[in-house]
Amino acid sequence: MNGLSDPTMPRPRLDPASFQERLLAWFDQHGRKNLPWQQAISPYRVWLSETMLQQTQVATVIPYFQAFTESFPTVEALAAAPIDEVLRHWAGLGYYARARNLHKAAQRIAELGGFPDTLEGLMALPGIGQSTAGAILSIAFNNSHPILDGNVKRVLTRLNAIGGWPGQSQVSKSLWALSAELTPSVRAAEYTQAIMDLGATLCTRSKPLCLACPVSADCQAYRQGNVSAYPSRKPPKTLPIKACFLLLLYTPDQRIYLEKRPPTGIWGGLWSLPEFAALNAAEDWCLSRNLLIKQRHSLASKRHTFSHYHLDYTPLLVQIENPTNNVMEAEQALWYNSAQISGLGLPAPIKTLLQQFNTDY
DNA sequence: AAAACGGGGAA
DNA sequence: TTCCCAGTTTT
Repeated sequence: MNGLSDPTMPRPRLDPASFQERLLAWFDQHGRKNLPWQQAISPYRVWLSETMLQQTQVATVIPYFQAFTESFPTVEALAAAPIDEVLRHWAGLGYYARARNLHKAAQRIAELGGFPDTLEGLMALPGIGQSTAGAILSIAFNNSHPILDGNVKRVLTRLNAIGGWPGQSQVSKSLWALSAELTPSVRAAEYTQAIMDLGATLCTRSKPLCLACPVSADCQAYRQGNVSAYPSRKPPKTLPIKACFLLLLYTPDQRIYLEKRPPTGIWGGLWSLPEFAALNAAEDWCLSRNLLIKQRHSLASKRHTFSHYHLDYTPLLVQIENPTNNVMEAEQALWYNSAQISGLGLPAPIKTLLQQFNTDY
């Protein structure tokens, strides 16, 4: 036990002034200060770089930023440019709605006669939310405003061992509160750059360099030896539900109609029951084959869960009079003796269904 | 193969 | 309010 991970150790109170001091001292010594958007700092250049960096790594952004600012050196130039020209400069960065927002916002800023210098004014522009607005205000205007981009979320969830997915509103709320608490009123611009830098270069998603971190003494996740647990992952989204009818066609002598599934996709190449999206599609299928239906009823629906969706299937039991071979379709279908189902490659839920059918009928 | 990224807009 | 999405890169 190295003491660092002893959960019974009392938590030292996080002191914002001390945190800021160590972070800024680290930034002074190790921070990145030569990135293109850190030169000739202006609201326009900060806004543009923040927008580009939302989705892309620094190294990728640099040439785009340079080409973009060369063609559109000011927000007025951007506003005056045709949208096609703007999109052409964005090509390859993805999220093209952002280029359109950028252009739209530039036109509004031009109409206003300059950049808004308030949170509300900035957030009223398309494509600028609270975090981007905070970055512009702190970096370009040196006003004290918190930000909460992906890097800062990672730093702060680790710092206070804040569990739960940051996209959750309650978690996001505590992160904003912590970000605000830690943002100093002096050196706001440098602080904002510093905490983003820390997240980008030391407090990385994987293999964080905690031994080089200036604030590891404040870091609850580090003390717990649990840094990689933060931030919590986005919960897997609820799976979509697909529904179908499975036709269990059987003869008086207990033979069952099976079809070979196409080689790719779900249950590729396995033998299974004919599958229909709708009841009348199943009926049509029987009618078109001139099957004489002796009796029919459906069983209760069941659910089978795949990695990416739920399949709710309703078995349709249809007994036919004539065990003909006119439903045979080359090598793709067969009548199978229901007492010997184990010899074929059957999907698990189909196998279960057939076993149940065997027992009950 | 899956997660991450910040904001907009649909539900 | 909450949920879902966009495109590309990284893991």
